[in-house]
Amino acid sequence: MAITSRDPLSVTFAALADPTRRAILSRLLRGASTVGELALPFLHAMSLPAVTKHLKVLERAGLITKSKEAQWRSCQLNVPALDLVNDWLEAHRTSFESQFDRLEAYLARDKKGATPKFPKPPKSTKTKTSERKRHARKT
Amino acid sequence: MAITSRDPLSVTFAALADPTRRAILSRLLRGASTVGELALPFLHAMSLPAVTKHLKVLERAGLITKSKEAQWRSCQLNVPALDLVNDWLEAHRTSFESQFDRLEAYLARDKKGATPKFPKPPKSTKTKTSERKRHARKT
DNA sequence: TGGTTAATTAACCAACATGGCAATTACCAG
DNA sequence: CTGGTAATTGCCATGTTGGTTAATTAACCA
Repeated sequence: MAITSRDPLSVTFAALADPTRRAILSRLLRGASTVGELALPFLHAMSLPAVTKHLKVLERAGLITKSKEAQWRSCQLNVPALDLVNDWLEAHRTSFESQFDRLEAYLARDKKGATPKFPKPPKSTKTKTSERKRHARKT
Repeated sequence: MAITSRDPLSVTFAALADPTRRAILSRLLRGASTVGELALPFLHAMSLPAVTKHLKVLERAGLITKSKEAQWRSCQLNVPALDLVNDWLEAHRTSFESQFDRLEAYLARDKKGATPKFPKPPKSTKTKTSERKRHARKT
């Protein structure tokens, strides 16, 4: 299970796309904790193995690290893993002028002399069915 | 398809957990665009309907908005939708002392007089199979 | 050695996500 | 009205996710 082989950013985003997992991370903010402790708030809603799996997803995304001590596994937050997400986010929240600028740029597109009602009627979709990968149905 | 009925933050994270969708958002950074234009860079790898579906995921996450103009749909980035993600991220990147502080807190736990080798042997798992929700399989 | 506790693994299942192709809708141009 | 172009919708196949229970591993305790 667990996200298999996608790019790291996708793996991280996917790991964060679950309220249980986010709650676990939030809890870990207040210090490392064992699996049992972490699971406690969720045992009314799901079993221990389910929590184990969530932890594994977080671990594969690099968001936590586990260490073994006697029969307990201590889980610890790995905050730097969030940098990847932060970088992407910052790029998309700041690297552009403003909503208005973009709207203007958009409205200005047809002003420079092409189609009357709509901008750039896309330069033909001739790349159409050229050589697509075809989704391997193995039937 | 498309993420159904989870909480908004999960929906947004899930929408971002796909490289195609992130690429679409990045492209939209440079201005609004029609579905056809947006699809162009991906047509070597997937069909138009597939792109349409990705756009729907982004739309349901509030990350883009679509408007109809003649037979073209213009897609526009909705940056404020990223605030939700940003807030969560900031909370988890800053609202805690530092890796070292947390490690110390962790190591200090058993110092204050309980079990010899390991901290807080969790106060019994007696909430075990009490009354779990049982995974609402709607049959 | 045997029992208990912590956590994981295994096998299974339902629901969902993502892709494909074909058909359809929606709009414009003659 | 017909044809063409843009995009969506419907249905289907497949893989992944998130949960279950039962069994297992690992470590401590007596």
